[in-house]
Amino acid sequence: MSDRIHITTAIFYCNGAPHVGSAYEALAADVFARAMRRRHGADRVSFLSGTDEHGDKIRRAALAESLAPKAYTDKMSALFRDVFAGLNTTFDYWVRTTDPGHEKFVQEMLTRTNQRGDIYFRDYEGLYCVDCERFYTEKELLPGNVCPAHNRPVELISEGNYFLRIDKYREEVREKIRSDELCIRPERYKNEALNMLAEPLADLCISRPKTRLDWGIEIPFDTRYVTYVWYDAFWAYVSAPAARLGLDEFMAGAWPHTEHFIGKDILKTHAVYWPPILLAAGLPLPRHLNVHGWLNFGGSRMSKSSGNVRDPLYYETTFGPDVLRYFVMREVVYGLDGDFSEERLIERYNADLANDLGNLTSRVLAMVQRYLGGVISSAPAQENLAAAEDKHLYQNFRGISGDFSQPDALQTTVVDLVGKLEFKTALELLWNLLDVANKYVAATAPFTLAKDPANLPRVASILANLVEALRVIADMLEPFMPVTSGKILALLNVDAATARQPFGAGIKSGHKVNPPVALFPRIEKPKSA
RNA sequence: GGCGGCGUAGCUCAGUUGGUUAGAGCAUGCGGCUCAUAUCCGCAGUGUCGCAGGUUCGACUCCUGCCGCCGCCA
Repeated sequence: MSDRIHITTAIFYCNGAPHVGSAYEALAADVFARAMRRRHGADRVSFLSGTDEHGDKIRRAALAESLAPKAYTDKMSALFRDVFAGLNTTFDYWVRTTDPGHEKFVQEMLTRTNQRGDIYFRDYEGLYCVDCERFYTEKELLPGNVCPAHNRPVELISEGNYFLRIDKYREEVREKIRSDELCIRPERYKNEALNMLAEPLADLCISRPKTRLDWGIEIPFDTRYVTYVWYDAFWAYVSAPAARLGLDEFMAGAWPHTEHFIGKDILKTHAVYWPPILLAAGLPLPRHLNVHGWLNFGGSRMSKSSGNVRDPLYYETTFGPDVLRYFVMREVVYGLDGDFSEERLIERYNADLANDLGNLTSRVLAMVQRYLGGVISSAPAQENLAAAEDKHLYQNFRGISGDFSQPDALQTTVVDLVGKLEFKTALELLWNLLDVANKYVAATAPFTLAKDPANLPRVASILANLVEALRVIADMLEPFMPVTSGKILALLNVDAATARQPFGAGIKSGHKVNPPVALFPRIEKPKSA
């Protein structure tokens, strides 16, 4: 099944509550997953997320709350899962790195890699930052041997550890990235990754002695050690599907078509370390690293310390479902940093959701009720209808780029844009169609025609066209705004099969629709100016 | 220090291989409609396209230098 596809978010390190930045990644991946289900079929897409629960930072976060590590991560993992569920993400797998199945899988990979010969043991002395959970060279440190990331002194530690050969695979990985066999996008991050691979790399220390850290997965061939948290977490992308399908089948099927969604802060781990980890285990590489930027909050980086983080569900409960989703997909260019603010979100809400999408739905359904008693007594337009307005509407909804030979060209275009991570462009295209529909109302003025009963057939055909237009928009909106899409389709009273039809092939004469409801009530600006 | 990116209307940004009066949305002003969530439609704008040179018949688009902001690597 070569067209199977595996989609992942990063495995979230759950030493703090999820924020809008984590939500952004999950939402982008979810929009992508939903679009890919449309292209390939739901049973050919798997979508995976989960929590990374080992390591010293977790152990200490648990300690701070007087909890055992596992009790702490039980709580945190559930919190992440519930927040993402509240955002209507559609994960097929929710992996926890403390799942017994995952731990067993990581041990299998360690054994396998060790047998293949790319793990070795040596004594190591180095300067270690507990916050980073990594060793530093003196050149990397600030004066006084201070960690540049945490601004605190590092410790000199001497111990034996297991290492994975990384540099051995450097040229191979570099070539795969250069040739786009492992495609990193947007391209600027590909260049950065190639840059990182240009110089010799130190091998990766993959163990921690239990004497220093016991909150981890035990190394099967030396029980005095646990694995380093990164090595453990990467395998979360693989362990659950491998358990369900069998490793060989998963590797032969979906895995080479994996789409990783990651933040730019973990590009290096995914471009430099993850590929050798796979290659050393004799496994193929994923297809894409889809790297996104950061979401800034009112100009400054979102962070717990600056106090500008909010629970993502706050936006869900305050503004309604899909609003946060719409905002981040419409406003942020994937790959670049984006600016998030509640003011901006309200602007978008009023301009795009209330005035355009909500109001068009409302006015069309109101007219159907008032003039037709709720029943569409006509069929929507076809290409060769005489009225210029009808033809224009038809062409816009059916013939993107003037290609009328493909009835679902519009659908394909939207899905393709999502496939290229052009979420914003896809939404702009849909909003352009809302514009076309509003202009159609102005040009045909059914509310004026309706004053004369003799015009009723024409009024009916105009409204049939508009209901059809709404139907097509609602359907294509589904990956971006699943709840709203469902609401509009319910108002239009169309079933799932009808919803997917190209323009002109959906609503039939005699179809009954429901009265309007305000989908997105306008938000009045606060008095303070 | 090395590599790379960015700087376009009040705001957020588009501008494909250089080609006619530089675009969109939001915000602003004026006009129109009234089915609709005071929504919708039309019109009007404003820009030394960071600065200075260069290549060219012609550059926002290519080259050089400078200023400012940023990312990655060291």
